[in-house]
Formats: sequence, C-alpha cells, structure tokens
Amino acid sequence: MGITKTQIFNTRQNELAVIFKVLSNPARIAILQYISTQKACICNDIVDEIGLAQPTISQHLKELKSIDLIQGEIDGKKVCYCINLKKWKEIQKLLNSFFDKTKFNCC
Amino acid sequence: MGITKTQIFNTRQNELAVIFKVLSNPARIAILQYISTQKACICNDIVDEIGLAQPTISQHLKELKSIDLIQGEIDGKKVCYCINLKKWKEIQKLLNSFFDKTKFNCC
DNA sequence: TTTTATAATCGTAATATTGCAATATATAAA
DNA sequence: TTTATATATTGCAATATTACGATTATAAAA
Repeated sequence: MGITKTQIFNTRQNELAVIFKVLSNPARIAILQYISTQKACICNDIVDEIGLAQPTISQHLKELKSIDLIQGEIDGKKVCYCINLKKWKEIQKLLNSFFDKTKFNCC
Repeated sequence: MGITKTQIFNTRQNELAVIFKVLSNPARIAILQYISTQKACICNDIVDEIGLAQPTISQHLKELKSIDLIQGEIDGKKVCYCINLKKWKEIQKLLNSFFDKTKFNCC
C-alpha cells in the first residue's frame, strides 16, 4: 500500500511519529544545528552552508515549520529563520516522556 | 532523485537521522510501548494487539532491531522481543545531547 | 519602471516506505 | 513422519520522500 494506517493508533503515537519523521533527515538535522549556531539571525546562507539546492532547502524548512520547530521572520527580501525555543523544549520533554514511560519488565 | 545525500553530512547527523527514522512510524512506537508494558517476555501477541498483518509487524520489528532498540530471543517456536535497555538509554542520551547542544542565539 | 536578489512554489524523476498476500522456514505436538 | 503453529522472507502495489530545474512572487536598488 504505502500509506501509514494512522487511524489504528492513538493521537499521542501519531504525534510522536510525526515529530520523529520531521527529524529523520540529516539535512534537517544539519539545518537545525546551523541555525542554532548563528549569533545573529542569519538566513539563507543555509543554502551555501548545506550542500543542497535552494528549493530543496526551502522544502526542508517548510517541514521544520510544519511542526513549529522553527519560525521564519521576513526581513526585507530575506527571511530570518530561528528555532522556536518554546516548541523545542516542549518536544524534548515529550520525547523524554516517551523514553521514560517505556518500562523494562522483560528479559 | 529520491535519495538522501548522506555523503554531505557528518556521521553524527546521519546517525541521528537514522534513529529518528526508525522511530518515525506510529506502528513502531506502538510496538515499543506494547513490548514495554508486558510483565513477562510475551511475544507475538503483538500482531493481535496492533491491528496490522503479521508480515507487516515482522518488518517493523526488523527495523527496530536494525538499530538494536529491541532484541529477539527464540523460545521454542515463539520469539520473545524485549527492549534493549542499554541501547534505549544510549539513544535517549544522544537525543538529549542533540536537543541541549542546539543553542538559541537568535530572535 | 526596470533590474537584481531572495525565497517560495510547481512539476517531475528517482528512490524509499508501508502494508499485505503468498510462500518459506522452523519448531513443537501428534 | 505428519500436522499445526509461529515467525521470516519475497514480491508487489500504492503512496511518500528527496532533490532539483524552471518558474513565480516579493521587495530592495538602480
């Protein structure tokens, strides 16, 4: 088939899967790391920094935005991308909760 | 194209992406949660528990095994799947390190 | 207004993922 | 040995993802 059967899982499970999916690409990991190291709100040097074409980067940024992990502020003809600190910490907490709640009663 | 350009990213970035990819499916999340709630080393009631066909579950288990997140011990004609506690904690630490190292100097 | 620069969107090719039926394998029970 | 049960593997159809060229939209600069 090719389509994930989200209907048979609960909201939390699907939510976790979506977050993990957004993070499941090295380009998006690299973009997040790069954005976070910039002192000023540096924008599409991302294209120069990462070795991918501009439409590709733009698409990855869109996916990161889809879960609010980053925000883009328009600054003239440039767009300034920043990590959404609130969401970032929220997600970290959510993932830790997943890892902590999974118990090891077995073997 | 359709292929991720892993060559242009570093080992850590690719490693993180692979871990996130394995976790990026609600069936695999559900399997991990189910395995972890079982007191005894219960095996493939997983198929009955999750609403997916046996070959599909088998494939998901294989992917979870690919990063050593679970282990399967053969017990007669059954196989007993358990979470690999060591790896589990290792991955949690790795993800936290990723989340912690990402700074917020921006906006 | 025209040009230039920046970033988003569209369309598409290559490849990956999801899920399942059919089949294979392996072990236990009869 | 035969049969039944549990799990893995194979092959395939449907769909998703990745990447990029071409194009479009927007705004600053000339």
